[in-house]
Amino acid sequence: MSKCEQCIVRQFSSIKALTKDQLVQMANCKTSYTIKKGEPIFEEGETLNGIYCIKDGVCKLSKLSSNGKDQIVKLVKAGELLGQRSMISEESANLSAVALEDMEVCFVPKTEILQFFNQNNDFSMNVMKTICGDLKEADDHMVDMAQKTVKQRLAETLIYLEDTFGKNEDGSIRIQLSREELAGMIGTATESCIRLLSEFNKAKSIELLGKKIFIKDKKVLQKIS
Amino acid sequence: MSKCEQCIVRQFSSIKALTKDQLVQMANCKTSYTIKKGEPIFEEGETLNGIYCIKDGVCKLSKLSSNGKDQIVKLVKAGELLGQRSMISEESANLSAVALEDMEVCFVPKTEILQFFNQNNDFSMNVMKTICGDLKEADDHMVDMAQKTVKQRLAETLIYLEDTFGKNEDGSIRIQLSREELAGMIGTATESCIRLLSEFNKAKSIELLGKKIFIKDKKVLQKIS
DNA sequence: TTTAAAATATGATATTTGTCATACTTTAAG
DNA sequence: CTTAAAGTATGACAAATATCATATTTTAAA
Repeated sequence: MSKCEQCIVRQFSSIKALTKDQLVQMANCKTSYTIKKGEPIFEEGETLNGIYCIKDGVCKLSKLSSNGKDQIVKLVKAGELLGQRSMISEESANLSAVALEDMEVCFVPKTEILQFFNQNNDFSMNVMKTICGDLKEADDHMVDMAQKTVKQRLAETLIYLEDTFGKNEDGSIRIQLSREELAGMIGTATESCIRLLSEFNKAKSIELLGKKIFIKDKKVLQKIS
Repeated sequence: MSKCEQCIVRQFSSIKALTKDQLVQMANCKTSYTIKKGEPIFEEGETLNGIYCIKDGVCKLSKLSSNGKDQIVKLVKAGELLGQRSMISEESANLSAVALEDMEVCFVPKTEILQFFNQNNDFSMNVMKTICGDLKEADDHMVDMAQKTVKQRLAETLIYLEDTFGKNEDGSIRIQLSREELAGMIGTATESCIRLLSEFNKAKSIELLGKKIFIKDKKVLQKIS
C-alpha cells in the first residue's frame, strides 16, 4: 500500500491541506483501482460512499439527456477529486464518470473524508472553494450553451482542450476524443461536429490527421469563439 | 433596527443554523435596503464585501454574453441569500443581480459571515449544501440548454415559474417577466419566445392576457418539455 | 390628455442545425 | 489476413431558430 505523500493528487487538490497524520490515515483506508478506457468509475444515480482521487488518466463527467444523448459536462484529470458534491449533499451521483484513458484512482471512504472535514478547516475551505469554482464554471458554460453557436462552441472547446491537456510531440492535441464525444461536449449532433471540423480544416485553422487534431491558427479560433 | 429573529430569511436559508447570539450580532451589523424593480443589487465583476439576505421580492441573476444578450442564470426569491459563492471564492461577482419586483434586502458584511462560518459548523455545512445544490442545478440546466429545443425549454420554464412562484387569485403565474426576460431565461431570441407562446396559446395549453400567462394544460406542457 | 417610447405580435426570409442516407476508413475480433 | 463492426465523412433535405421588417398595443413621460 503506497503512501499518499508523493501523490499528484496531494499536489493539486484540496488534499494538500491535510496533515501528515491525516495523510497516513488516508493511506491506510484507501483502495486503489485501475480503470480501463471506456469503463465507468461511477454512474449517474449511484450512491457514492466516498470520493475518488485521480492519480492518472482523464475521465468525462456526463449526463444522459431525455433525448437519449450523452452530454459531457466536464473533463477531469489527474490530480483532481471526484464525488465531492455528492458527499456534501448526501445525494447520489448527478453525473456519470467514464474513463477516456486508462486510469488509476484511489477510493477514500466518506467517513474518513468527513472526519478530516470537521477536524481541518483548511481542508474543508479548499473543498468549498473547488465546488464554488465548479459552480462558476457551470454557470459560464450554461451561458455559452444558451448563447453561442455550435461553431463558436467548437472553436472554444478545441482551444480549451489544447490549453488544458497540452500537445503531443507532433503538436496534436494530447487528449483523444471521438467525434461523438467532442459533439457531446459542445452539445450538438455528431455529424454537425464532423462537418464543422472539416470546415475549420478547409479554412486551415486546424488540421485533421486521422483522430489527431492540430490547431494551426489559434487566433482565428479565438476570434470565432 | 429590526431583529433578524422573525425574518423569513432565517426560516428558509442557511441562517437558520445561527445561534441567538449570532443572530443578535447580525442584527447589529446589517444594513437594510429597498431596491426598486429594475434596479441592480450588484453587477457582474463588482466586489462584494458581504452577502445579501432577501427579505422580500424576486431578482434575476444574469450574465451578459459576448453576443450582447443577457442570459438569466437563475431567479432568487425572498428567504434566500445572495453572494455566498463570491464570498467563499474571494472573487468578484460572476453574475448581476437585478430586481424583478420591488425588493427589501439586508446586507451583512463578509467579516461577520466568515466569523459565523468558523464558529458554527451547522451554518457552514448549510452554506455548502446550498452551493452544492446550486451546482447540481447548474449542471442540469446546462444539459437542458445543450440538448433540448427552445419549445421544450419554454414549456419547462413556464411550469417552473408556476411551481416556484405560485399563481395569482385569477390563476395567472404570479411572477411577472417581460417577453425579453422570459427569452433570456430559456436562451432564445425574444421573437422566437413570443412566437412559441402564441403557439402554446393557440393549442390551448396556455392563455395570454396582456402580460399575464395562465397555464391551462400543465400535462401537455410537461409532455412537451 | 396627449404623445413618444417601449413592449408585444406576426410575417417573410435567411441561417443554423438536425436527420437520414450512404460511402469510405479505421479498428479489432476471429 | 480477413472480415465485420465501429467510426468518420459528406450530401441532400427537413426542421428549428434567428433576423429584419412592420404593425399593433401598452406604458409612461410631458
